[in-house]
Amino acid sequence: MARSAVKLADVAKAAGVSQGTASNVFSRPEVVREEVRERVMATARELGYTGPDPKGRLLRAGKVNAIGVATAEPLSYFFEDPFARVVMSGITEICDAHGAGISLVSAMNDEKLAWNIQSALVDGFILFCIEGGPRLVDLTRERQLPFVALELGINDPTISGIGVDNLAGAKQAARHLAELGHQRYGVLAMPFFDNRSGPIPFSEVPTAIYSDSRSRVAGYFLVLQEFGIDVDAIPIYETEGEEETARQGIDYLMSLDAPPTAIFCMSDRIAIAAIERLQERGLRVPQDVSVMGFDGVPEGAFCKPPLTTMAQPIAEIGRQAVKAILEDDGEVKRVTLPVELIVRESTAPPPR
Amino acid sequence: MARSAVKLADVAKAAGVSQGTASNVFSRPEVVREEVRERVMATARELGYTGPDPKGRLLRAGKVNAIGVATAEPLSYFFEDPFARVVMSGITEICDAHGAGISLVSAMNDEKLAWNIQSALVDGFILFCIEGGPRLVDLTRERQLPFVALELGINDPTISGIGVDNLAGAKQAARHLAELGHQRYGVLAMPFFDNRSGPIPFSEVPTAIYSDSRSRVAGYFLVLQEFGIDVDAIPIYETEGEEETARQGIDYLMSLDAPPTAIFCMSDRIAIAAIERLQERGLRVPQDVSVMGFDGVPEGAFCKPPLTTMAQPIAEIGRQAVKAILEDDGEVKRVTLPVELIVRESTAPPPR
DNA sequence: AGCAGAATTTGAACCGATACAAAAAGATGT
DNA sequence: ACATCTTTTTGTATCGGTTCAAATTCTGCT
Repeated sequence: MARSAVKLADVAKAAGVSQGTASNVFSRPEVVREEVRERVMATARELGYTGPDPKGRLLRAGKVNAIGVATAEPLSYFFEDPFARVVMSGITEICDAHGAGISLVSAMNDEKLAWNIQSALVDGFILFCIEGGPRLVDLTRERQLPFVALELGINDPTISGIGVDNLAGAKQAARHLAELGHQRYGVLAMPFFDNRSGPIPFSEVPTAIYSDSRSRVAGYFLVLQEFGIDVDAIPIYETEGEEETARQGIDYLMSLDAPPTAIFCMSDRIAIAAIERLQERGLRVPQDVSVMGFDGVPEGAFCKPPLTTMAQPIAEIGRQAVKAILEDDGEVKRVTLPVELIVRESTAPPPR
Repeated sequence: MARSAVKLADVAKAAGVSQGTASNVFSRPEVVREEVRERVMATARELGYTGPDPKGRLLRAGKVNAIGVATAEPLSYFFEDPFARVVMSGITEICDAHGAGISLVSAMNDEKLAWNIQSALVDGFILFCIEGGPRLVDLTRERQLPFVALELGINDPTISGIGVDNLAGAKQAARHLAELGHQRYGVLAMPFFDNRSGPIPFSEVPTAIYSDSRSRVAGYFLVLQEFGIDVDAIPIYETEGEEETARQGIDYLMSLDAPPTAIFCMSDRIAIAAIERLQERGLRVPQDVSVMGFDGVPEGAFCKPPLTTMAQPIAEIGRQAVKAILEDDGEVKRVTLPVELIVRESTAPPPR
């Protein structure tokens, strides 16, 4: 910056060559005669010129060689949320392989978010569409760069997106618990709407703005119904996807007249908090209550008891997302990945 | 990109104003007459122009408004290593507050690393100086941008750096174990050199290229000596800072004729792996062997038993680093943060 | 020496904006 | 109507490179 005002043109002049040649010395050394190349290099060294400034190149080249990863959450989300971290691992893997950089984009408020998305120096975006997802998509569309949405709730067929088969996953989860013989269920849901939590009647679920949560409830209930369960009586508690409301959800569910013996949690993070809360309340998992997660984050394997869950191919989601950006051909690309039941120790037949 | 070839100049021409005015419409709307502003905006909308391209602005402005975080490890390091994650939280916190973006920079091989550092679009760098630290510093210095090193090993007084008081920390750790009455110690060290692990004689420690590891050994031994321990007899095992070599270290230490009753681990990550391995070998922590960590990562509080450790103010390291970049005044800025002993349950008096 | 073809080098256009001095237009006062 | 301020608008230089057609210099050969 201030330290070096030397630019390519200065070097060229000092070395007595045209700017074009000087440029070639750095970006295509093989085309310039060795003698000239050495002279230019020497002059550059003398002048303290350390090579072309990427800012200049960028403008001409048009490509930044970096992809933006954006969310409406604070930046720390990427390093703290277990799911996000595994997705990021997948993203970094492909970026590393392509030599592409990663820019993290987020913002505290809407205005800043808009600005940050508008001005991020990237070739494309990967969107973590959680809370505030639709807004994030709109903002990014404005930018007219390739982007792909990680469908952590949203499911808009007009844009590229990577998601999982929520319905199939939820059905499989339900089948597992139903086959264990449970009769009384509860659901600790991911958000259906923004900024709210609490019990929610089944009848309101179809109006949810987050389709993943909707599909999962649908999947659970479809199978449960097949098993002859009265799904209308199953209590659903909407969390905000984090620990605090998950705990409140447990308190709510377990204080009902006929508390559930099996609980569907729509994320492992919720499930782990749920287990903790159940244990605090003196209940044993899985002997008294079975807990089923969703996501398959690494933490699930290490909690006590290890969590039974529907595992998403989380890292693969990240990989596919990067590929969708890097190999963007202007087409809308939609990928649905399978989920897999991982039975560990948080589920068992109902008590008695 | 390909989708919109419309540029500011086109809008200006179409709206019948000068490019200067068009620019003002977007960046300083208050100076242009409302009527004109609306006309330009309308034209822009018609043409599908969504606002100034940051690439152009960048060149003119010189500032990118993003800081680069670089390491010689793969990019996934930022999302997987517990220490790095907490540092990143601190970094993101300040970046969020300043509206600055974050670019992650790394590379598989040296050549790529050099290129990525040369071409990263950032205003400054924060360097995670672990393995390959000195090289990373050299590469970054070339770039002639402000940078600050996180002294995870290196300690070069000519560059800005954020570190902790390793010597004081190590001394305090040693005092804790010595006061519990331990007589036989072992050390599971962070790397002294690149790409090696295994037992290492005390006499070689002073030649280590990573000064943190050196200081810590010095601190341990200084205090132990005060307590009348024969420090020359203390076995030191150099790990590569991860689980595998840490486990091998335990196997080595515990197979000695007089295995230690207390083990200094130079990181919590090593300590946690060590505890696991000890337990696999049928030893109880802390009844049979005491384990002392270093770092204070969150995981330490949740492992069994909870880890006694020397806690660094990890997030603060990140915060200070960003501040050093953002408030760069060309001065070398060196910060040494204190560490704090956190006694949990992995240390106890020696058996018998 | 003369010439075709290959290897280098040049020069200017261009990438997409912002900034700023100077010009033009408008407002105010007498 | 005229001089004096203000407010807007214009034109153009600049940021720091890359690119590419055209010009120049080298080769090897006859």
